[in-house]
Amino acid sequence: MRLSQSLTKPLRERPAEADSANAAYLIQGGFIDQLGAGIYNLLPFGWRVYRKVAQIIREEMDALGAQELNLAALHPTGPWKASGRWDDPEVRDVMYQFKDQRGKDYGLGFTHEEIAAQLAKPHIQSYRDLPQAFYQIQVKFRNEPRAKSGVLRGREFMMKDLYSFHADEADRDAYYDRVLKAYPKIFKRLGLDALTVEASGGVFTKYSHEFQVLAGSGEDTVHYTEDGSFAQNDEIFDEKNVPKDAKNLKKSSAIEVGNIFKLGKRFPEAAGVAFLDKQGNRQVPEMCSYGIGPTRCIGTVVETSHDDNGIIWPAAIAPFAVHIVALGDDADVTKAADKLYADLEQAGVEVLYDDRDESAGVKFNDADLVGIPQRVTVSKKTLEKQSAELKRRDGKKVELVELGTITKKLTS
RNA sequence: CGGGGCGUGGCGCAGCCUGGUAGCGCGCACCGUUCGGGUCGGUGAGGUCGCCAGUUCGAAUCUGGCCGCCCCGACCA
Repeated sequence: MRLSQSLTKPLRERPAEADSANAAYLIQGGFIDQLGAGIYNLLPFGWRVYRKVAQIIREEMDALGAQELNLAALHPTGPWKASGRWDDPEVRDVMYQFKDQRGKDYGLGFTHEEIAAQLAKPHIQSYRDLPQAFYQIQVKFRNEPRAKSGVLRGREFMMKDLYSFHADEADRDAYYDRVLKAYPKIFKRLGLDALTVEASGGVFTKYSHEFQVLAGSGEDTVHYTEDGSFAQNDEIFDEKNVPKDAKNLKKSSAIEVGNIFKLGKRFPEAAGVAFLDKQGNRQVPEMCSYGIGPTRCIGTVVETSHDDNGIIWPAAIAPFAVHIVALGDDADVTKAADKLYADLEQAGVEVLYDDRDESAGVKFNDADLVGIPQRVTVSKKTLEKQSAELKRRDGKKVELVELGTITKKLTS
C-alpha cells in the first residue's frame, strides 16, 4: 500500500476525546474512528489487524475440531423467551431490545447461547451426533451503561463465540479442559500474556474461567501468584482460597480478553435439545460456551505494547510487515524505493510504502505511530552505499543492508 | 441512571462572563524553498458557531427545551 493513496493518513494531533492509550493511538494512527459513544468504524489498517487476529483465533478453533459458521445477529424473541432471558432484568440491562414498525419485538445478539441451542436441536438426535462444537467470529451488541477506554468497552464489538454440546459431564469436562489449555496459546500468538483466572460466571453460571492480561488500564482486579499456580478474580477472591504453599501473592488490575463457561443443561433444555443414548434413553446434552473479544484484544495489545511515540505491533497481527520510508525527492531514491516496494510485494510481503512528499521527521514519526515491525529507510545517504537502513520498531539499532539482499533478509 | 464538563471550517482550540455579524494553530490547494526526527516564506479555499424556540433593533455570546460527546460513580463480554 502506498501511503499517498491510503484512505487514512496518520493524524498530526492526538484525538482530544481519547481516554486511553488504545483509543489515542488507534485513532491517531488511522486504525479506527469513532462513530458514537462506544461505536467504532474499523478502518483499513484496523481491519487488517482485525483479520489477522481473527485468523489466528480461527486456526486455533479449527484445531479444537470446532466448525465455523455465522449466526444471525438480529434475533426474534422466541429463543430468548424460551430460556426466560428476554425478560431477565440483568439481560435487559445490556441487550438492545426494540420493536419494528409493525410492533414486533427484536433483540440484537450480545451472546448466542439461545440461538446456538435452537440451531443444534434438529442436528443432535443421537449420542452419535455428539459431541458438537461450532463457533463464529462476529459482531456483538451490548448496551453498555457507560462505554469507555476506546475499543476495550464498546457497544458494538467483535466476538468469537464457541459453543459445544456433550453427551455427558465427562466428555464436557474433557473438552472444556482442551479449550482451557488452548486459550493461553491463542493469546500468546496474539502477543498477549494472559493469566488463566478463576471467576464467577456472571449472568451464565457459577463455573467459569477468565483470561486476564495485566494492565493498568484494566477494569478487573485479579489476585495471582507469580508462578501462575493461583489466580482469581477479585469478585470471588477470599484469603482462604489461597493455597498455603503459594508465594508472592499479588494483586493487579487486568483486562479480560476471554472467558469460558460450563453452562450445564439450561439452554439445551430450554430449546428442547435432546438425544437418545446407547440405551435408548432420552437425555439433554451438556453445553459450554467460550468467548474471546478480538477487538478488545487489539486494544489490549496497544495498551500493553506501545511507547511515547506510538504502537509497537507484534509481528503476528501487525497491519503490514514492512514500512518503507523514502526520504527526499531525489529521483534515484524514488526509483530505488519503488523497486524495493515492488520486489517485496512480489515476494508476498505486506508493505506500507511512505511515498508521500513529507519531511523526514513527519515520516519517521508516523512510522513510529503506526508501529509496523520493520522500517526500511531509503535515502540519498543510504544509496551512496547501495543500501537501505533497517530498523525494528521494538529496537533502537539501525542496520545498513545492501539493496539486493533486503528482500531475502526480510523474507527469511 | 446520578454528578460534573463540553459541542465554533477536516483536526485541535480561542472568542461567550460584559450581545454589534467569527479568529488562531494544524491540515488542505497553488508558488517558491528545504530534504535523516513533526522545514521555511507567500497566496488562497473552507464555517447557517449541535438543533429548535424565546428575549432583543441585533445572539456564537443571554434564557428554555432537545440531541450528541467526554469524565467520575453505579454497572460491566
